[in-house]
Amino acid sequence: MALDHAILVSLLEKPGSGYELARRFERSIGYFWTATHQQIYRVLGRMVADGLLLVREVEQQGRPDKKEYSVAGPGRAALAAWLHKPIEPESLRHDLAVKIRGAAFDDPAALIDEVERHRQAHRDRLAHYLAGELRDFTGPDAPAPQDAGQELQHVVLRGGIAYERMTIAWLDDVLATLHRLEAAGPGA
Amino acid sequence: MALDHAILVSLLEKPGSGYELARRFERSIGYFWTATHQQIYRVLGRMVADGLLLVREVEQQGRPDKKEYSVAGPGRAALAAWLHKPIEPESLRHDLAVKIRGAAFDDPAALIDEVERHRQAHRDRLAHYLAGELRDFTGPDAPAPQDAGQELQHVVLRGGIAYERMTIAWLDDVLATLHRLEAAGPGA
DNA sequence: TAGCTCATGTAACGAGTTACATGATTCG
DNA sequence: CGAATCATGTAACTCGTTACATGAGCTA
Repeated sequence: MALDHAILVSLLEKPGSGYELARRFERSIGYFWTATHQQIYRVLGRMVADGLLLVREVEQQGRPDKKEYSVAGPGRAALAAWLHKPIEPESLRHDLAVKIRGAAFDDPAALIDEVERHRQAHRDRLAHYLAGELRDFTGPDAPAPQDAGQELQHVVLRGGIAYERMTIAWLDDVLATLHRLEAAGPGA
Repeated sequence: MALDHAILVSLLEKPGSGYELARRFERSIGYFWTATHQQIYRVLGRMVADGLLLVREVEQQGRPDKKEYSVAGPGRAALAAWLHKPIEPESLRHDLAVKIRGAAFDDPAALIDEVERHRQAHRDRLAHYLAGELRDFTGPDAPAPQDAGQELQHVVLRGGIAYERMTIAWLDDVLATLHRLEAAGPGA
């Protein structure tokens, strides 16, 4: 049920509409949590009904009207309660690793293209994170005196960067292994 | 629907009962996919009904009888089809990162214990993986002439090891950040 | 006028979690 | 005698994904 909490954090950082939240889940919050707009609208409705969020109709010019959500007192309390409750360290969920092990029962070399595609996707994501870091934290135009929120956002982003770097290095290892198996011949 | 495929891979590596599969999902397969016994029994039932798996009743002495599952022809074909179909690179799902960003709206120092607990859990997991690597791949008793299956299992394990190392280093970074914020005082 | 962005939703289904439930054997 | 291991399941619920659905304005 961490989507609720991710939404609370995002709305505390800045109130916004369901649509805007969906976009944030493709960007900053999306570094560590994903959600589609369908899911978000459903959860927003429930959280308003439960009194965790407030809604405000905002009329706009040249665009459809929107509903702006913000965190109500009980929402803030719910987040605080969750922050003080220990959670279990999660484990990985990695489809590609299943494929790699499965390749032993098929043609390992056939996986090379797929792994290269994934590596490229991770390279792109890394470039995107690094650009964001430069823009928001380490560049010349970044706000110099960092408050706690900034520091915490930055350390989370560094986690995303470390994850992408590690993944790219591992995929290089996977590719080297697949090439070695290919060279050894199908049957060795 | 990767649980189906993880089960196919595991049963191709070695046939076994639902109970045994559940244990493997706490160990080797669990490096990159988790599942509880409830989920496993449900999926096994469906896969047998769909003709992907075969079951055999095995009588045992001193223990309850068990059902041994193995992969049928169509199961192998289903795995091959999945292997040849591209999948999208996944993104992270990391509760702890949500908490870290949320800490800006509570007391960041209160998170220190929690983060240390997580770091210890990842240290334990890393030690466990390294022991497995020594036993099965790099130690003196490991099988010397590695076949494709062995090589692929090893590269996946190396991925798990790299992930744990990266995570531990990142959590150190997080802890340093939290300590810095604590020293700067609650309000800075 | 065709496609993109902004904006909000419903419905159906599949996947994952939590709680409940049973029962034999082995080891201390 | 109690706890752990081996062994199998059901039921209820929540979460996540996919498909469907609408409509205004702006831009090439």
